Amino acid sequence: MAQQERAVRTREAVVRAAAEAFADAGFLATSMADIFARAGVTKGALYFHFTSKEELAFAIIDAEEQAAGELIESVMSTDSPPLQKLIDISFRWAHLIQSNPIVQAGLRMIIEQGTYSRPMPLPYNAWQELSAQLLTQAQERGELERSVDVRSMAEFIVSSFTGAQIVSQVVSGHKDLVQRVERMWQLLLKGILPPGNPIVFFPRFES
Amino acid sequence: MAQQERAVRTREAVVRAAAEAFADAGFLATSMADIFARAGVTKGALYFHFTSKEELAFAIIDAEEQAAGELIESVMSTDSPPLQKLIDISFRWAHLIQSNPIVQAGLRMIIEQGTYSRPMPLPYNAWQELSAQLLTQAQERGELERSVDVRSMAEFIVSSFTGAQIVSQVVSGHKDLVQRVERMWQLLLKGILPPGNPIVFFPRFES
DNA sequence: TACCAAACAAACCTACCAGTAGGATTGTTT
DNA sequence: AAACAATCCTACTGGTAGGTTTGTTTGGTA
Repeated sequence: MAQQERAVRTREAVVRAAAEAFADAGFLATSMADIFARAGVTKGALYFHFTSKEELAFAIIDAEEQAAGELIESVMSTDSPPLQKLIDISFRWAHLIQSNPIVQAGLRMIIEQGTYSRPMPLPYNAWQELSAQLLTQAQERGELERSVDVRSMAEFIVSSFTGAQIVSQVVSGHKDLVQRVERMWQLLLKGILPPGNPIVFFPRFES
Repeated sequence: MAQQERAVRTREAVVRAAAEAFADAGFLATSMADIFARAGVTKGALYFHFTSKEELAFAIIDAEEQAAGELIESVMSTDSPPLQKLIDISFRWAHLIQSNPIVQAGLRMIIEQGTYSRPMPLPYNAWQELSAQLLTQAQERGELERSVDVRSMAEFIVSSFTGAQIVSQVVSGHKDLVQRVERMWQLLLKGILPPGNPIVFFPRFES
């Protein structure tokens, strides 16, 4: 087990370079030469760590999922009310999308179907389940209108967020994503908070 | 000079085949060989009509925009109330997305940045303007709550629809798109219709 | 010192792919 | 039917990409 630290560094440099390239241009428009040049690593070193371009793609997806998992765990371990948790998660996720090329690349690759030999794991169900769970808790605590159908609402939240992310990516490279998420919640909450709304905060993030 | 029928048929077969392929696999993952094989046409015939793969892509985008324009014009020339027009447009557009490979391909290519040498024209602004216009009319007629900010709402509608389209594409190949749009409106309208809501219909389409 | 994971380097292979060239065919016009 | 333009066909070209191979070098570890 010699020399692990250096190996970890190069591995991460490769993943990061690949993520940046994939986020910019997509998987297919990126060549391996682009990647190892950007990483400042030789072809041999790259192929020592990843035996194919696709393996690199899936490694990025893994890293993205792990980042999402950590974010969720971090918010879920607070004692905020459920609706506030959901909102916090969405804002922190938006912020991560803005700042983290691995997350950006992951999101882009997920919607590039017909490109990979194995199917990409789709995150929408997991997000929807999480949302539904938090909405149910909110409803039980009277912090969400009774009439709201939790499953429909969860689906809508996930798809609205996805829409904000896609449109923001295409028109501004994710620059206005947090703003879009903020407006999303303003309009979404109008219809679903009970009379005498509990106060909900929209967190702010500095990069 | 006379343009021959055969040529028109060939051209359309090529555009259709390309659209189907691009919709399935994306622009880069599709080879010209895929396209002319699918179209039942030889390479030479294809290159007689389109001098490059990219030209084919832009021809598809043009066709998509034209389809959208016709749809809009058709709904706008009715005498439905403005909010109903907006809803009708969204449902008919959803239906077209489900059934028309040219529209599917167009939507997919729009989000494939860094892939084409010229930038693709982005439709989001136009959709947003149209929505804002109809929402303003609705508000003037008292068919939309005063407190609603029309521009934010228009932005949100466009991005929610886009989200529904993307998620539906990825998880079901657009099969459940109309359902998603229906649920989108149910939840969206909750917060913005004035007390004593005017009735709004969700149209149905058979394929 | 011997060893071994990790990295470098460069040549090489194979497959594929967008695009071209020039000839053949078809339809229209005179 | 001759002439001509529009359309189509087949074979070929140049280039690139992913991945392999072979051999060498580095530097921490036992």
